[in-house]
Order: sequence, then structure tokens, then C-alpha cells
Amino acid sequence: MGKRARLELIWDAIRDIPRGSVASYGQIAEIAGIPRGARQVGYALRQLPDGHDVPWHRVIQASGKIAFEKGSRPYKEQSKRLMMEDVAVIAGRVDMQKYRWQPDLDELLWKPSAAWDDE
DNA sequence: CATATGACGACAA
DNA sequence: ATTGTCGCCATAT
Repeated sequence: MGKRARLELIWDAIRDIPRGSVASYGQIAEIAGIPRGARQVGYALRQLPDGHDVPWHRVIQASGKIAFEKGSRPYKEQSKRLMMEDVAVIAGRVDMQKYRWQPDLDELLWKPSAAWDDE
């Protein structure tokens, strides 16, 4: 696979994170079909071109912490964007239990029939 | 080909 | 909660 294609896969996975939810780097990597590729997601985010439409702020560490250094420009920008969509950021962290994106659950809510295919 | 570098993650102290 | 170590893996040099 070409490097550009991989970047696109990762960016697409991030575009699927719904407003008000967050996903970890590793989670996005798996969805993009790159197991253990958390670092590749970080790489992909650094390659975002100007004018992109990728909700980069919805990607945080598995621990719930914002990846940027506390107090830095990007750190503040990310906290602000998350707050803007009602995601609580306390001391640089987000409660993953509460805000972690669950694709499977989304499926159930959007297409209930998909969960009944065993009847 | 050899090393260094990360917007990471799991785990042990 | 923090910090350090180690594993991981595409890129960069």
C-alpha cells in the first residue's frame, strides 16, 4: 500500500468519529486496518494539509490524556475544541468511559436491524 | 543498510 | 498519579 493511501485511510477513520466523542490513536489505527499502528496515526495527523476537514481534536491517548504538552498552543486549541462540543476536559484529560467512541454501539443506534440478524 | 524519531500503548515500580 | 522501560512501526537521515 502506498503511503498516501494509508494516510487517507487514517484520515477517513478519524472523520467517522462523531461530534461529542473521542477515540484513541490505537483505536483509529485498528479501524483503519493497521493493528498496533498508534504511532502511524500520530504521523498521519502531522501530515494533515492546510484546509483539511479532519476532526483531529477528537483523537487523544488511550489513557484519556491530550497528547500535546500541557499549556502548549495545540494543547489549548484541542481542549477548546472538545469543550465546544461538550466533551469535558479536566486537567488535560477526558473520561474515556464516558466519551470513548463505540462504533459498534453507533451501528446499533443507526441500524437496529443489524443486531437482530440472529432471529 | 544503520540509526534516530515520534500527536502511542501496556505495564511495572 | 507519575515516571521509566520496552515494544511497535512507518519515515526520515
